[in-house]
Amino acid sequence: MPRRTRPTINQVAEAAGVTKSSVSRAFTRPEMLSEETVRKISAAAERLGYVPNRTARALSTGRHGNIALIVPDVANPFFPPLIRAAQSEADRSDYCVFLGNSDEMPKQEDKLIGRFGGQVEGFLLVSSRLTDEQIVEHAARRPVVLINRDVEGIPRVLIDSASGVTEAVEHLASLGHKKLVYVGGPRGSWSNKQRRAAVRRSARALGLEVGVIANEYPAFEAGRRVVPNVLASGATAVIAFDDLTAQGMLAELLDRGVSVPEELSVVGCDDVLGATTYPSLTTVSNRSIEAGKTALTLLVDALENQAAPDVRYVLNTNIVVRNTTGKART
Amino acid sequence: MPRRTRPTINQVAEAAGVTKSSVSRAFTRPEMLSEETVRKISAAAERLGYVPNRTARALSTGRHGNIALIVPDVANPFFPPLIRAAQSEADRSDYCVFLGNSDEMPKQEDKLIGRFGGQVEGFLLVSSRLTDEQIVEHAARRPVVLINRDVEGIPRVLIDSASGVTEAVEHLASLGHKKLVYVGGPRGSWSNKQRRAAVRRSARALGLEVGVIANEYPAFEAGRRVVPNVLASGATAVIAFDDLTAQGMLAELLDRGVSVPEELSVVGCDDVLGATTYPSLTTVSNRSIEAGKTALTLLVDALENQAAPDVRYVLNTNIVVRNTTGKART
DNA sequence: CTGTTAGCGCATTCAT
DNA sequence: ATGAATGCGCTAACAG
Repeated sequence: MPRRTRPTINQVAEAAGVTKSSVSRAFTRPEMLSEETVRKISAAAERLGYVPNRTARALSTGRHGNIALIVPDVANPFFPPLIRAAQSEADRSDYCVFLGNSDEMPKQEDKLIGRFGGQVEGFLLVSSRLTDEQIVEHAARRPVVLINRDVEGIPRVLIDSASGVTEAVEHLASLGHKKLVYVGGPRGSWSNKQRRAAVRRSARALGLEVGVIANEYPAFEAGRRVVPNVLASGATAVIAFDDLTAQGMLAELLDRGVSVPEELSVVGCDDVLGATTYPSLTTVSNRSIEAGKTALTLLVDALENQAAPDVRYVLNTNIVVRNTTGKART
Repeated sequence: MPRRTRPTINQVAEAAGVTKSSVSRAFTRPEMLSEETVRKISAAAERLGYVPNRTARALSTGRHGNIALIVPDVANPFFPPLIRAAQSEADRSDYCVFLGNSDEMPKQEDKLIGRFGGQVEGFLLVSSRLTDEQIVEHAARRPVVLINRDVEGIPRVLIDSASGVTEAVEHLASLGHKKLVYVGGPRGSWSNKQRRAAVRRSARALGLEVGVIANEYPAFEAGRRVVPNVLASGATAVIAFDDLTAQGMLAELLDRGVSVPEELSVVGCDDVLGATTYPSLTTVSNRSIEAGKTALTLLVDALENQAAPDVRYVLNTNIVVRNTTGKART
């Protein structure tokens, strides 16, 4: 039965017949020691099962090798692949990552940042619901990298869904649609603003009529609830803030006997469902994995080089045509 | 522009005209101080924006208020809801949670545990791929709670998919199926063993013939790849380790022109896809949210009370009949 | 190359 | 009720 308290640097030192300085060096800057000594120490450490105490190390160096990743909703399928990508990138650089879930609430997000504050070197804020001012303030304290949030002066990775949304509108126009609606997402969402603007802009350019329907929480059930409004709008095509919302709409439309795409064309956004809906959903591609990986690399860079470059990394998207879009009903 | 280094206990002490001992007490055991002093200190702390340094506190007390949550694959839809539930439960008790992704690899899982080791008070291991011995060893060092892993002596929450799987087999039998196959999951997975055993046991009890097809990584593509073997087996129904695998099979079957459920009945497991596949998938319910919440409560209990009760918390499941199961072809 | 010394920021005896 | 002193485990000058 192993003891509950882990061996310390001192025990290793004693076991190896050196002082703790040497043990410390063996783990941080082995090139300063003779190979012989390093070997001795490694052997002793191995034998005792010694692992450096990160907390103690952090107190001494001010660096704990931790970063915090905060997302609005872990369970929203848009985020897990991004989280996973960020994780494995962090792993490569030996960082541990705290995960925070803001539940789409600015207050909760702020609270989490405070709680993590003391023990992380930097933050990766995904689709942050904070205000620009709050973000700037936090960024003044320690490095922050943003995903899908465009704040001047703060390194950010933006998935430009506008490009894909524009393609979607063009696609619908080419199918003969004259009137469409956009079903929105969270108020504080940068992606939502961007998508809504892209729909409006491209629709106007093509001479289409466009309405907007508000919808705060992006989820299956919310998609169902919004259907009556969509139907009442008289539009022949709808673009939803995300796939989840679109999926909910699809289910509700099926229940109401409204056939897709014959009576109504539906376009999602983020391509998180793949071809798994029925009919398979026409949507806008997402590049969340690249975004997660890139953002984390940016953050690590900022941490290692002390400098946070003012990068604005944009990832374009495309429309993915599947089977929920078709010719406009006449 | 706020300074980048946070104020320390000493600065607060000086500002308040007391020693750091008093400041420390003001934050941990204010009842030991006069109200007057506490007020003075609080005011000074407030003014300076002082927040206790968790790292320093941890080094001194051995308690950092962090826990680690390790899952095989964040991007597997089974886990996010569980993670979310565990998160919010941790939040209620003011714990920060590290998230680790083992990529289904025991070695990676072990590495993560080591890396977190120094800075967490306990672990929540979900669907751990480690050996019993490894788990016991880690549990000897600090509190561990398991989800979907049944190791004697270690607090664990088990989602009993056997009950649901058994119902599934009975369901298939009642539809006239005589021969079925089980498409497996990860080798180290407790759930996989449990499901496979349940299929065999109940099939035998009902006089059905049953084959097993191995399949290491539970994912959409793996589901597609396994289809030829399933078809070759001559079975009229298949039960898959999880919904993802089943979904991949559905896609491949569609591509091959094999109609479901007319020619082949398909049952998934975990109900992570809801009714979103086509045809909508018959599956076994999951209770991952309750599992996450319960496990985290158990862990916090173990941390606060020093004692890890040997609980074995079992959550039963049921079959959810949708549209991928039908009468056996004749 | 390696040992000695002094903290990092805080909690916690032990005094007073 | 409060102050002084010690140590948590480790890194980082500073010597030699």
